Amino acid sequence: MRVTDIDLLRRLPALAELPRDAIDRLLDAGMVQTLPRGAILCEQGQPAEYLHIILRGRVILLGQTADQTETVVDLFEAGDILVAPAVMLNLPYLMSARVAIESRILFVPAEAVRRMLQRDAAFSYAMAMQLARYWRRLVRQIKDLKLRSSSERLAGYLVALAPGVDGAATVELPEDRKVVAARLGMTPENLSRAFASLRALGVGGQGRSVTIEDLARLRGYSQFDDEA
Amino acid sequence: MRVTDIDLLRRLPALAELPRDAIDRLLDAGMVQTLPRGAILCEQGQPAEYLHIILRGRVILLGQTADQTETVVDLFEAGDILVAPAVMLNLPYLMSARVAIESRILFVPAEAVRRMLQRDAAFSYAMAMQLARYWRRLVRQIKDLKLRSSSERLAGYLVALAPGVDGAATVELPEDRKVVAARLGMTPENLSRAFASLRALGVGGQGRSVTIEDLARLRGYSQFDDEA
DNA sequence: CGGCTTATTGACATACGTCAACTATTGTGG
DNA sequence: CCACAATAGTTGACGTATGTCAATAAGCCG
Repeated sequence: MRVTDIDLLRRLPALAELPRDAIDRLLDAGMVQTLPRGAILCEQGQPAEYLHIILRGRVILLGQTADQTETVVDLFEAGDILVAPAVMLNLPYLMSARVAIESRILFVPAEAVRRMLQRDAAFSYAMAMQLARYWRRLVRQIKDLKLRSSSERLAGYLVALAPGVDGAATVELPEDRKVVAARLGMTPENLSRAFASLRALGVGGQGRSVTIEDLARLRGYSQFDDEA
Repeated sequence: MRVTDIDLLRRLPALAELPRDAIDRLLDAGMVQTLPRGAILCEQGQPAEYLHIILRGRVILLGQTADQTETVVDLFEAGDILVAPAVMLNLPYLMSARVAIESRILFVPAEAVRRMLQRDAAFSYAMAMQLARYWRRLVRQIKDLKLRSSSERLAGYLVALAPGVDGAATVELPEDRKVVAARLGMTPENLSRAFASLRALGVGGQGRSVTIEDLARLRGYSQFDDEA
């Protein structure tokens, strides 16, 4: 446990509302580790042992079928809280989590999380708010999958990555195209074709760097209606 | 506000942990209405005004695109809490909600909900737990959409509706096939074909009533791995 | 430089959507 | 209670988006 970890934790938006002593208790109960790319934080189907909070880095949330096909449900970054529901409900993990780039992770034992939730009002409030934000992310993804084509999903994803509202922009994909394709619910081949079809709308670039000529135009194509 | 409403509210699993006075405050702050099939509780894109709690009945959560295509994100029943995240975060609704069968609904003004969340530890705890359950529902649906075929999704849906674990069963679809199809992310025509393909696995019936010869067999086909 | 993974492209297969016709089912008013 | 309309569901023919497989090209790293 290092002083910088406390600072990292305090600066996370998800925990910004938490009073200092709640943060201290979290850190006391848990342990912080720096893990390399590829490390597995938890595995789908296993009983929930730890809550994970990302202090720095990025983690991929994976869903798998019985025959080992896997998909990316979401990409989580610094400030995100992983697999809280499994821990809270004391149920098996619904997803696996794999470290994408070297990351600093706080592990909090499940029992301690459940205790804090019951006893610490600020903690359960912060958790409820954070779960509310995640709910919206998941609902958006479901609407995406059911209502939009794969190129529209890509367009929407790029728009969401870009900082501004209109004009030109350059965005960096957080992961390689295989992972992005899975996150968007398509194959890498199809992602390539989606990129190709967006060229007509002024989307270019190569590798992880993507250039967008006109964000407003792309947003229009993507059916982006309800961002908030 | 009737005595029976208080009873209804107390018996909801989502609020079972709430102490009596928190329930009283919820009812004091809100109003209860019985609404007919077709009533709209909230509309996607509108600012969040009320939290809705279903005391009795069923509500369909709909997502829409700009061109009015719509899909069913989920079906909520007695005990479910609607659109809490929009209310909590004071953001526009991501979905619309339409009453499916005559329902008794508690409306709680958004401001009152946010106040209670901050002041009442039991309420924020109950809300966090309920959001944790919803998170898992949504994650399951995303995994379904990304990893399984439409017939597999139907098989899994039927298995989840059935009470037992193996043997024969008869289940009632909660809504007509158009709605079920949208919930499962397919067209009604394709749902028909999915039912037809499941006939080989012992799935029969007509209308809303579906008969299953062997739940274990259907579960095997559906790739049902991680239910909990 | 050579061997790896990753990305693209093409040819092809297939699941699913679309459209249209037909059939069942439900509801309603006489 | 029937007749009829309206709605819901099924089936077939067909189109299309997306997945699959294979070959090639392009980065990346030792």
